[in-house]
Amino acid sequence: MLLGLLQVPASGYDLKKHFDCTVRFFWPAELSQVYPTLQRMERDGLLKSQLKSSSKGPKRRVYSLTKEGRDALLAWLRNDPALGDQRYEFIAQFFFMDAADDEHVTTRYITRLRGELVRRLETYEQIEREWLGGEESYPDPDSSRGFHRYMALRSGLLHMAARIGWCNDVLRRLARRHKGRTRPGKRGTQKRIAGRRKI
Amino acid sequence: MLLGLLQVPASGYDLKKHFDCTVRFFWPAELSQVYPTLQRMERDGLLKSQLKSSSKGPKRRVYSLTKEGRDALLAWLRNDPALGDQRYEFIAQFFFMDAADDEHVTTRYITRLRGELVRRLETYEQIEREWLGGEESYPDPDSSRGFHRYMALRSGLLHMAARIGWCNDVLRRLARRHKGRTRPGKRGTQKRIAGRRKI
DNA sequence: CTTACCATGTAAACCGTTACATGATTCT
DNA sequence: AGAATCATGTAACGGTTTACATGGTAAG
Repeated sequence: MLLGLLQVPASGYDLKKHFDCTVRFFWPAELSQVYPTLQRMERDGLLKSQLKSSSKGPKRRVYSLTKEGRDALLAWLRNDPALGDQRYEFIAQFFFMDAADDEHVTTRYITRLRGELVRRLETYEQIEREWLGGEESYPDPDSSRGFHRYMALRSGLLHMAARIGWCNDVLRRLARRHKGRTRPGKRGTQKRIAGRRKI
Repeated sequence: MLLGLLQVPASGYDLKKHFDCTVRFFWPAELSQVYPTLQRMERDGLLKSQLKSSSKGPKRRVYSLTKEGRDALLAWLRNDPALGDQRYEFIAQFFFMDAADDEHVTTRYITRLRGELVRRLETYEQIEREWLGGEESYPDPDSSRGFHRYMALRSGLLHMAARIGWCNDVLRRLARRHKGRTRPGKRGTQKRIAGRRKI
């Protein structure tokens, strides 16, 4: 991430700010990780730094890419997509939730989850509105840079929308299950074949 | 994860196998992590263990939940959904890909990404077919246990479908951009207002 | 006899978080 | 005078991966 952001020279502090308005949506990082990583990358020859006195506050150590750093970035970009091993704790909680033995726990869980996902979706939609509204500070979606960044935003939007759709599906099925048990109609009295009902 | 799986007593080796056919889709783990974690949890009073000689191979250390372990599991399930800080390296690669300055890199990247996502989607669809086909070894989706597990699978399915949809959108837009540049028609000659085109 | 599977671990390295530490400048 | 922001870091802890280490049993 740092190599990617350092196409313009910047200090650790700068980089953290850039992180927080762009990259953090798919890769958060703390200052306490940024500084040592910059030091290590300089040691490894991917970066070089210069001390510059700033207009306000103490001196800034401004990093920029070396040839090796730029090569490392390009190599990473040409790698296979790094899908890796994602960990979704919220799915795990849901997966084991039958142990709580209470449908209300599940309903409350999914409702809260959906609330948080909707909040995130709205954040993304707000950014998209500003972007397409032509705000300065966002790169033109017609440029190569703007296209890649804008589509990254779109990926977040579609991801949230899909997760919210799943929440709605879960809630729908929970309601149907509930109805089936409390007011048994045709559905509730269906025969099961070998203890298992086909959907 | 281990607490969730240990609703039935099991050894580390067993747990790893259960991981690999269920939990790993949203939380992978290695044996070298399972064993020390079980030891730590026993030290912390969440688990108790018994040495049992097995029919084949060496003795097995079989773990089961203590009261505290079960309470810890239930507390986790009643927590807020743990959305946490996801890291999506493949989005990061895409985000910075303008640095490669070559649209073919992007096209190839998204094509490969979509291939891998489709492979995963097909895995999930295969599992769903077996499940709904009434295979033994899958819990009844009408039971509480089966419902939670089946919907966890559905979340993976919808997730993959959404990601694939995004890939298709990216490819569509790349093709349109390409056409706009190589055979400029009405689209390609559109005037830009202040260097920025509204979509 | 060799391969695969059963079964349990340890060690080293890296990644990431939280908390701690320091000190200057600018704004209210 | 106090709060926010600029600016740079260290330390301790826990999670995760890769590689290493060991040895028994069963099937081809």
